[in-house]
Amino acid sequence: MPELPEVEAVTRRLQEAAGGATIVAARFFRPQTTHPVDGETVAARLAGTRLQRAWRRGKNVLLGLSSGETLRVHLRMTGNLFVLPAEAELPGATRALFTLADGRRIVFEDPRLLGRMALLSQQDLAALDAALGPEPLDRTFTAAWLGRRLTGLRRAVKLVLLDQSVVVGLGNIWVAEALFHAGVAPIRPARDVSGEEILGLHRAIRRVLSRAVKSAYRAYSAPGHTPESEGFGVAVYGREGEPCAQCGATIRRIGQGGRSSYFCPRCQRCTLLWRLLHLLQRQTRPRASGRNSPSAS
DNA sequence: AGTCACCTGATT
DNA sequence: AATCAGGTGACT
Repeated sequence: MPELPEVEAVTRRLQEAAGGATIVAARFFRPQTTHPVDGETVAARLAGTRLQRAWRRGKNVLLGLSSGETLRVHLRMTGNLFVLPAEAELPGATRALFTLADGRRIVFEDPRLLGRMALLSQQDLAALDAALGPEPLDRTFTAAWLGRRLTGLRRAVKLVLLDQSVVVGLGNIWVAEALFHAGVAPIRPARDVSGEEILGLHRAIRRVLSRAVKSAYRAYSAPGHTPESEGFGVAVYGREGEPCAQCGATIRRIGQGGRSSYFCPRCQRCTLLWRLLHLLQRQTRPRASGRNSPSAS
């Protein structure tokens, strides 16, 4: 599920439901969840600790334990983390289970098995923090910082914005939305984005994410209605072929970095030159055919 | 610096 | 059968 808004909602919910609770036992059902450490080792270290607080850094859920260690949970594409009442039935894709002293259970659900959990020392935690860029909704994220990180890069601006060392929290949906609201085409080389456009991007990132955070959190407190169900939907993501709400042009989808980018070709202009180059690049590349090609030497 | 593997499940 | 999916680290 998650980009920053969903991770934030999951974290807040966990803090409300289980902050201060004691974990009496833990179980991991798939080796890749805790790889390269085996689940039993992690489970043994969790058992008997108190979950002091849950917080978020980027797309990581962090669980501070009374042992001094921190459990890092990364939900990747399909992970989810929540508390269930004592007798509630477990979802089919339950990958880890923490039993609390009162009998409730923290469930880690993850159909695609891409999510990861790891115990971090204080040092590990500091290293993680240092490797990540600023939080987009904090003061530390400024237009000046964004400008500095875009400077000189030939790489497409969309791909740079997905780099979690530039700014944390953006994923494929909200990066598309932020670029749309800033009127910047995703394939533009980062270094060609003007100072004025950077100001607009900075503002759009903050606006789009703060709105999405509120919406994601509300979706929890009032189950049954999704973010989209009340006008907080997306403008371009997933809307290939539909008319742009702003100008009526047809929303396009292109491939970038192995994933889809959606944009409005009229609201997000880009020089013809770059469009042609991008098109050429993608058509020239032979489709992957199984094995590695021999490298020239 | 860019592609792909990691996985399963939903949709075409 | 093929393609796509809200992510990222490990690879050419």
